[in-house]
Amino acid sequence: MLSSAENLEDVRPLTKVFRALGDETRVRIVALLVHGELCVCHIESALGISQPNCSRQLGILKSAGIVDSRRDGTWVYYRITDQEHASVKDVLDVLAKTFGSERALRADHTRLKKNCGPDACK
Amino acid sequence: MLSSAENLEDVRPLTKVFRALGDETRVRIVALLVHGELCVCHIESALGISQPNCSRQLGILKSAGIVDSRRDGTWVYYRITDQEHASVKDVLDVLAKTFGSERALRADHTRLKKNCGPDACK
DNA sequence: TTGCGATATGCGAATATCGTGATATAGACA
DNA sequence: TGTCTATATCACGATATTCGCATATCGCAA
Repeated sequence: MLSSAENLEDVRPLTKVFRALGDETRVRIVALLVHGELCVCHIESALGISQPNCSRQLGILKSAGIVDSRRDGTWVYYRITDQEHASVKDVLDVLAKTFGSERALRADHTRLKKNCGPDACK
Repeated sequence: MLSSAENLEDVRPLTKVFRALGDETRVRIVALLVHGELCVCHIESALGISQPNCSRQLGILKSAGIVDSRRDGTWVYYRITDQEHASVKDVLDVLAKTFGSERALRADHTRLKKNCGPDACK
């Protein structure tokens, strides 16, 4: 684009996050992760999406720096990353505030609860 | 998508805004508008983009509900819209906070000041 | 080693988005 | 009316996203 490098420095971190969040599925994933880490199979069944699709959306969120993952045996758990960039942190805080109550996205939460008892994935 | 209508209601307003902000040019426009309304020709020259492109990006921001416009004679002035949706308002507040200082995006501001004296467009 | 379950990735088709050049519209003014 | 300026939109090619299916990888256990 035509913007100077100086401008890009200011704008890119936010743009990158906004682009990653510009998708309903990915916002729903983040909304679930606001309540704590989850493994892929749970996200997949809570959202009712295919495994490859779920994995791909998580990959996009991860390469945008929004989530991070840890492996525990066969399972991979995703969580929201602690942000160093102030504005990006503020944006994710908005999501935490918005989706902190389970009244939001109740259908996803219901499926999550139904499919994942305590110590599922163990 | 597979998400229920209930979920869409929660997620769509934010997704729509994120998608519109997932572009460097559009974030730069919003960053300028944080300081007050501007007419198209000023945005165009501050960002160094073509007129059709500028108009198009403004149209996208407008249809996402992020900006609004008023016509004054031949000129059209854009400003950031007051948000009724709480989460969307919070996201735009982050942008206002981030770009409220002109130290950010200095190159754009410099071009804006150079090209637009007081009462330009009059 | 083999086999299995969980997750990731490669590929392809449909769709969406981007920016440019040409053109259309709207308002001011003669 | 006609012309000029500012803005919007159309048409197009180029590029990027999206999602499904198939396949690859990783870790565990036998």
